[in-house]
Amino acid sequence: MARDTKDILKKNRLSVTASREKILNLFLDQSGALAHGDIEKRAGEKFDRVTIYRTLQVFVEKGIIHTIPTADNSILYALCKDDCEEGHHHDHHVHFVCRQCQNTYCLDNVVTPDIKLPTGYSAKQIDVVVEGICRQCSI
Amino acid sequence: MARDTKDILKKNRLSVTASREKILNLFLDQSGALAHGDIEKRAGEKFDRVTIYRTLQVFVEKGIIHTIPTADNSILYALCKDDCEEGHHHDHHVHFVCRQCQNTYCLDNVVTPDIKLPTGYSAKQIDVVVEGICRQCSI
DNA sequence: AATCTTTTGCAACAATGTTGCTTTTTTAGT
DNA sequence: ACTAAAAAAGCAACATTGTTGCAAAAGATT
Ligand SMILES: [Mn+2]
Ligand SMILES: [Mn+2]
Ligand SMILES: [Zn+2]
Ligand SMILES: [Zn+2]
Repeated sequence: MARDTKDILKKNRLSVTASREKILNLFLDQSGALAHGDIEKRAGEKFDRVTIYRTLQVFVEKGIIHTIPTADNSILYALCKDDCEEGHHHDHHVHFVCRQCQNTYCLDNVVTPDIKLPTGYSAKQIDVVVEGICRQCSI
Repeated sequence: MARDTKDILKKNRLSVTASREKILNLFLDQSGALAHGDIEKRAGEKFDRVTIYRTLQVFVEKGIIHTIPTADNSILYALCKDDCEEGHHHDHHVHFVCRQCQNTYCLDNVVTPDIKLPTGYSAKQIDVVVEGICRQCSI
C-alpha cells in the first residue's frame, strides 16, 4: 500500500478510506484497464459491491480514472495519466484491446487523430479503440 | 412491411418470421442506431424480450447489423451498409453520438483512419466513436 | 476527545441478460 | 395443399448487473 494513494486521494479532496486506497492501488499496480467485476474479484470479497460502484463513480468525477468504450456491454476503467481535472477529462489517447489476452491498455503515447466530419457535425470528444494483438501476446 | 425484409432474410438463409421482419424494418426505417431497449419499446410489446435478444444475435452473426461501442454500458446496433458477410464484418466507418439528441449515427462516408501503433502491437479492427453535436441539432 | 461530515454496508429493488424446455410457426418434400 | 422435419418463439426460472434509501461506522475537524 504505497504512500501515493493517500496523496492522490488528498490532492483530490477525498477522504482517505480503506476501500478507496485498495481500489486505487489496483489501478496503480496494473497496466491494463479494469472492469467493475475485476475489481470485485481482486479486492478479495472485502468490499460491498455498492461501495465499488460509488468509488468508481467518484474517481471518474474527480478525473482519477476514465472510462473506455467497449462493444460488449462492460464498462472499463483506467488511470488517467493526462492532466485530467474534476469534472473535465483530457484523455486523448488510443485504447487497445488484445484479442488474445483480452486485456485492454491505454496507449498513452498514441494520440487520437482528428476526424474530418461531414458539414453540420461538430466533435467534442473522439474515442478510438483498436482491437488486435498486444506486444506481450505477439512475442 | 416492405418486400425488402423478406429478401434480406432469405439472402442470409434465415427463415422469415414476424419478429425478424419487424425488427429488421425498425432498422431500415431508421437512420440512427438502436439499443435492445429501443427495439423492445418500438416493437410494441409484441415480442418476447428473449426473442429480441436472439434475433439481434443472429443478425450480428449474419452481418446484417453491427454493434457500436459505447462508454455507458449499452450495446447499440445499426444496419451494415458495407459488404459484411456471415461471421465477418467490414464496417470501417466512424460512429457519431450526439450530446443533444442522444442519437448515434453511422457516418458511412467517414472512413476510420489508420493508427500508428507502438512496435509489437498489431491492429485487426479500429473503432472510432465521435461525440458532439449532430447536423440536425446544430441547425 | 467530541462533534460534525462523509462513507460504508445492508437490504430491497430494478434492469438486463441467459438458459432449458414446450408450443408454435416455418420450411421443404410429397 | 398436406405432412413431416426443422427452426423459432414464448414462457418460466434464474443469474448478473446496477440503483436507491437508510442506519451504522469511519474519517475529518476543532
Ligand atoms: Mn485510457
Ligand atoms: Mn455503423
Ligand atoms: Zn495480449
Ligand atoms: Zn443530435
